Amino acid sequence: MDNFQGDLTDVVRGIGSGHVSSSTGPPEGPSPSSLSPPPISDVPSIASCQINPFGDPFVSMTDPLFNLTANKSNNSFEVNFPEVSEDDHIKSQCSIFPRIQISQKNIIHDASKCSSPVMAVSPAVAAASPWGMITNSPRNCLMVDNSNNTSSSSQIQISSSPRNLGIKKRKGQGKKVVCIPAPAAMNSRSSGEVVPSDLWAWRKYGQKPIKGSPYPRGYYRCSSSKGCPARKQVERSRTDPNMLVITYTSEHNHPWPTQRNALAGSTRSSSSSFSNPSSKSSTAITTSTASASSRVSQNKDEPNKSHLASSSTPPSPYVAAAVKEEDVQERQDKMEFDNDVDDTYIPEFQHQPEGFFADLDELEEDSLTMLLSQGFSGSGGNLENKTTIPDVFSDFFDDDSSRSL
DNA sequence: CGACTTTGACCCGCGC
DNA sequence: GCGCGGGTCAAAGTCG
Repeated sequence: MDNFQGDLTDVVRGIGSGHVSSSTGPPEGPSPSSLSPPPISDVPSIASCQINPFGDPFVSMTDPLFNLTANKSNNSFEVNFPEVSEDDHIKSQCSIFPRIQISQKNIIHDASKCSSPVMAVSPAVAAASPWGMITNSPRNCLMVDNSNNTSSSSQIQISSSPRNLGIKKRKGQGKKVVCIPAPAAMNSRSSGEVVPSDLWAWRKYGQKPIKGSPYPRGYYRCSSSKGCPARKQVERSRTDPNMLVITYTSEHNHPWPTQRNALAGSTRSSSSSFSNPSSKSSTAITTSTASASSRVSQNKDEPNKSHLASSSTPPSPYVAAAVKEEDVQERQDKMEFDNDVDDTYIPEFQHQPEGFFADLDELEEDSLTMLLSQGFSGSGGNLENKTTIPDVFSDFFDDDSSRSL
């Protein structure tokens, strides 16, 4: 059990909730242009969208004809999104939460069921993070919206602290549920240690055993910025311990923590975690994250590389994320499903080893752009030859232990 | 010294 | 109205 806790911690560090332009909505705060994904002029649907409230700018990017199938043999994937209605497509775009509601019905309804090597994703998520589609793990999966309730997509309550804000908690609270492979499963580091990371610093503030689940749930809040309401809950899937279910609640109300001071304290356990996998569970990730993000600026000619810091494009070298969005109040009273949430998808990031960002720099300028503009254009082609991402990941998996700070 | 994790206690929403 | 269970708080301890 303790082992799992450690894993959860690691994962939390590794799974970025992404970037938030503004908790109050896209029109405010940093200009959309500064926060939106890298310019992809060839992909109007992408370019026209913005960042998802839970941090992933790509979530807003949609492509209606998108279906993604992992191709493990060559680390590639196929894209092909059938049967997405115009309505869905429209709803998927731009508005903060609505876009998450794109429906690819009933592919996976429960995060706990994530176990399929085939990743069927919603258009939004598919477009959301091309990196996220790449995986070496058969357990990676993405969940799709199992709701056909397109009219209930637009509102999610963001309440970081129900107790303080007086907002009803639990039901009606906006959430995104991400299903990812457990660290051990998704990364075969020699040490067994997994070092997922993201640009956010998460601080654990609680852990509770969950009834019906042998695994505890960890509670994390964003420590990148004081007062940031962003929260995460991390737990193992009860049906598949190799899968982790991360629930995001609320948005970040601050830009990416691209500076070290924004990640104060994040360096704490990185070294020990790297060197001693069995050490006390802690945040091995944050340091790498901080370093990575800092390094990006440092290594590049342009500090705060626009596509990273400004575009708020979360590097997602490795993803298998399934996201659910809960909007209980807006939903039908009861779904046929046992959980009353909308399954949607947001890419998450589990590995951001050093150098990844550097890789991203390149990717985003060429391969990634191609990926987005070509692979996501709806042709449903095989992307294996359209991107260098697989190579990038191969580097991660093969050499992530070489990372150092 | 500051930030983090751990963990028991408390608060409160929800179901019966 | 009551009890259960989930979510958060906050003190204590740890670590760099």
